[in-house]
Formats: sequence, C-alpha cells, structure tokens
Amino acid sequence: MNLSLPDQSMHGSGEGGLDEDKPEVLLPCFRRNMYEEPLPSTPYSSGSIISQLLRKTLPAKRAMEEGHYYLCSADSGQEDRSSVSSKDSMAEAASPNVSTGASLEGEHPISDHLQAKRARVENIIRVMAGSPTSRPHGDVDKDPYRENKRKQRLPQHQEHNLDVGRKLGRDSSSKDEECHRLKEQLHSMQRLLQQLQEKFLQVYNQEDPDDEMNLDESTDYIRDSLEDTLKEELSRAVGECVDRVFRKMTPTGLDMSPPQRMCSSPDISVERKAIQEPAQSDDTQIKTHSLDYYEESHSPQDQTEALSLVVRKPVVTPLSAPSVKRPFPVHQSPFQFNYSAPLHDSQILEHLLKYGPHSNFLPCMPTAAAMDRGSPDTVDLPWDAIAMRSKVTSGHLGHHPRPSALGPVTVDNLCLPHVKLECAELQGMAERNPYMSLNISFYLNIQEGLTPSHLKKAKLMFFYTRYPSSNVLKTYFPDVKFNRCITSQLIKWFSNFREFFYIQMEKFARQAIVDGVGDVKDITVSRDSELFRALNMHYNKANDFHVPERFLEVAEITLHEFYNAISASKDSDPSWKKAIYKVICKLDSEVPEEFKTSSYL
DNA sequence: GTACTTCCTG
DNA sequence: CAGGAAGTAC
Repeated sequence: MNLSLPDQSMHGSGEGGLDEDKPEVLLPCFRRNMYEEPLPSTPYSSGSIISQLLRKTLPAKRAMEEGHYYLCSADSGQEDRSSVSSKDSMAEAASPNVSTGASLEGEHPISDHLQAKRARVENIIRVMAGSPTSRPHGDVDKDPYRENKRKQRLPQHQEHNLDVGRKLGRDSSSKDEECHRLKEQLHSMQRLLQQLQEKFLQVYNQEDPDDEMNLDESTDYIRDSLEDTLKEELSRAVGECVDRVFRKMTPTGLDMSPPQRMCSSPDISVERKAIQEPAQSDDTQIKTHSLDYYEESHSPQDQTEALSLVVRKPVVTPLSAPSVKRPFPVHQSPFQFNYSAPLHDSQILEHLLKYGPHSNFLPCMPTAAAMDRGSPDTVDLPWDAIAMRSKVTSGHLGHHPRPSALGPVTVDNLCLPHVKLECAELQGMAERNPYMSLNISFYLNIQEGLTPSHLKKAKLMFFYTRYPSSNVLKTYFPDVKFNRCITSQLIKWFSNFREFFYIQMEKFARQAIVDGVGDVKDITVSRDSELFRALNMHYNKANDFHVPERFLEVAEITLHEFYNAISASKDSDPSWKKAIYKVICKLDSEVPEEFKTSSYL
C-alpha cells in the first residue's frame, strides 16, 4: 500500500504505489527457495497408499479396478491394460459395472459407464471412510489392512511412543523430534489426500467430452460424502498433530499460562471446525513476516518433503498413460508449504499458547509490516479478520468474538500470500473439472465471502474501471470463491460505486452551471478539486492509495458530459443519462496486475 | 431464464 | 451498502 499522501512522491511515477505492497518487495528474504528445498523422502513415501489399500481390500476387483488406480504406474498400468479390451479407451476398458456385474457390451453403455464411475468413486470413499484415522482407536489394530495403512502413515509416531519411557527425563530435544515426526505424519496425510484427488482426476479426465452430463451427475452424487471424508481426514490429522505438539510442550516446563481453555486437552473439534472454515488471509503479509522470521532462523535441513496438492491434470491416454510412475507433481502447493518447516507451527503454536492471539507474534512482525502498510489496524494478528469474513455489511464489523486460538495456528497463520499466486490457476482447473473444485478452497484458504478488504480493493479498482465484467472481477479476486451470489454482490458494489460517482458528477456539473461557468473548458478536475476530494473520500477513505491520473481525466470528462447535457437541457429526457453512461463505459482502463495478487491493498 | 444495469429506498 | 423493482439484452 502506498502510504504516502497523494501529493507526496515517495515513488517517482504517479501510479507506482502498489509495488510497495507486494510481498515480494516487502519481504525479499522470503523469496528464498522455499519452493526449491530438497525433498527428502520418507520411509513410507513410495508407492501408492491407495493402491496398497485396494490390493488388500478389493482383491477380487483388482483386475478391473487397477486399470484405473494404476494408470500412473508404469508397471501395473501396462500389466492391467494387457488384460482388457484394447479397442476402447483406458477408461472404458477399465470401467465395467462393478455393482451389477454387467458386461462391457451391456445394452446401456452410458448408464453402465456412469455406474461404473460411481462404483469406483464409492470404492475410494469406502477406503477413505474405512481408514484407521476415521475409526475408534480400539478398532485400529485389528484389521491387517488398516494396520498396514497406519504403519505407512504413523510409523515414526508409533516408534516414538515406544520410546517415550526411555526418553522421560531428558526431553529437551524431543520436542523438535516430535515436531519432525508430526510433520512427516502430516505429509503422509497430505500425500494420501493428494493421491485421492489424483485418482479422481484420472477417473474423470478419461471420460469422453460428451460425458459431461454424466460427470456432473456423478460429481453431485459423490461430492458431499467425499468432501466430508477428505476434510475429516485432514482435519483429524492436523488436530492430532496439534494435540500432540501441545501435550509434548506441556511437560517440558513451558509457561503455559494463560491458555486457559485449550490447556489440558485441546479441543480437536474446534480445531477441525477452524480448518473446515479457513479464515481469511487479509493479513497474510504479517503472517509472511512471522513465518519468514522462522524460515530464516532454521537450517534447510528442517525442510521436509514437498508435496503437492496442486493436482495437475494427468495426461492419460492409451499411449502415454503408463509413463508417469509417481503421481506427485513436483509443483509445490501453498498448503504443503504450510508445513514445510518443521519448527514453524510448533513455535507458532507455542507462542500463541503462551501469549495469546493478540500478542505481538514475533519481534519483527508488527513494525515492518505495519509501517509498510501504514495502517494501524494491520498490526493485529488476523484473529479479528477471521471473524469478519462474510460479514461485510452485517453491521458486526466493530467487534468480533475471538475464534478458537488453535484454529488460525494451523490454518490461517500458516497460509501465505503465495497462496494467491496459484489460486487463479487452480480455479481455472477447477472450472474445467468440477470435481477438482471440491477442496481447493479448503486447501488454499479461498474466501467463501467478501470481506471489508475486498470492498476496499474493489473501490480502488474503481479508479481504473467503472464497468468491470464478471470475468475481470473473478480474475482480480482470486482469493474469492465465486458463486452467483458473490458475483452479484461484487457487481452490485460497482453499481453502487457508479451511482455515487454519477451523482457527484451531476451535482458538481449543476453547481458549475449555477456558479455561472460558461465554458466547459473552465471545468477541470484536479487533486485539489472539491469533487476529487469527495470521490477520494468515498473510494479511498484512508487516503493511502495514489489515485491514478487517468481517473482525474475520466472524472473531468464525465463532468463535462453532464455539464453539456444539462446545459443543453437534455436532462428533461428521462433517459438523458444513458448517453453519458455509454461514454464513460468506454473510458475503462485495465486494472494493474498488482491487484490480481494483492488480497489486501 | 439469466445476467446486468439503473433507480429507488432504507 | 443492500434489497428490490424495472428495464434491457442475450
């Protein structure tokens, strides 16, 4: 945010204020290779968890199912392909009707096809729902398959539990180790989720383009159950992690005051709720500072494996399918980055537990961020902003009930501005593949509703465009999960902006006439103008944005239009303004790129 | 119908 | 700023 007043020239050109707000500029050190850290493997990172699960649980269906689940696997993929019809596509060949046993040459291939898809999806859901993490603990070790799965996901943790007795009394370093183990467990969970997504993408991306309708139907069919399952899975894992970090911290002599409510037994349900309702990230820059501080404080060895939830659309054709051995794109997702530095979240958590959410989180945090932003309200941690989401105009902006202290630790605090950079791409993918959109907002902390920050941003955008299309709005609000309602609200905002704009124009034009201004050329709009002050007060109340010169020109042109029309008594025509609107509409200019990635200006 | 807009009201 | 009515355009 440009902190300078319009007349101050901290930045040479008139419209360069935004640069100072970009995280990259704000935090040059943070650009360090967080996306390029080495990716050490974990003992249980190789092979497909899902595939192994399927081997154990669905042996009878393996032949037909693995055709799908192993499309990314060179060995089994080819193996399975050889056993099925070669004429059809892979998807077709591997999609017999599981539930009915209908043959591939059934009389209703489309219907069967759909049912086959559902069956495959249901299988995945069943596997997920049946995973040990979703079951009571007493159930876990009875089932070999589940035990196997648990070993894949929690091997180090179990080992650690066995070691607890020996480690009692010399626990000083165990916290770090525990964090590392928990981190790995989280990564394992993330891999599982990512694999699931890939499996689904494979299933759906192999469908014929003509199969859109079926895809929609089946997507609706499975959406709820799968979404719940996925969220449950990840939420539980994170909650468990926090739980253990917390318990691990407690006996080590940390000053746990005053965490009151979450002291003895963290409320996993609260944690889960916080995760399922990701908080907004208006203050991501502050969080960037926070994490950056730690990022710089620890050695690269702390970096654990990078995993991607940014699921690339698999190129799965009968010819190329088996070429991809491992379904994990190297591409780093913001989500996984949240957990990429083992000590981060534990330290964040530790601090929050000790000092509470409103304390100054880190030594470097408030000063630099706040000064760069020039806005006192940004000094606070995002706690208040969290409660603000979706309540732009509900009249509750003054004070918000403080959300659970644990929620933002794992979600909001760990979401970074870089998330925004990938949102647009992901949303595009999501639009092309309905299923893809299921958990993207969940992972990327995309807003479900518009926030005051979005409103502020929209107002600043108005300086460039008075008539933004919905597509433009979607482009410039990548952190907003658009739906019909949200789009309408944003459009309505700009409608209101225009209304105010035109009212002011008409008012000042009439005033000029009343004042006896005889020539349009005598009417100008400068930054000293009363008109500009009124507009600036409305769209840029904090006066922390340098209004582009072009907007002054547009205002002047508009004022002239009104002046001319009124002077010519055209205002007797009920629709006399329409001509003016048409002119102004053409004066829109492109909104700077910076607006696309700045969730908070 | 849907999307978008202006106008009006609170 | 939001809600609603009414108009326009596709």
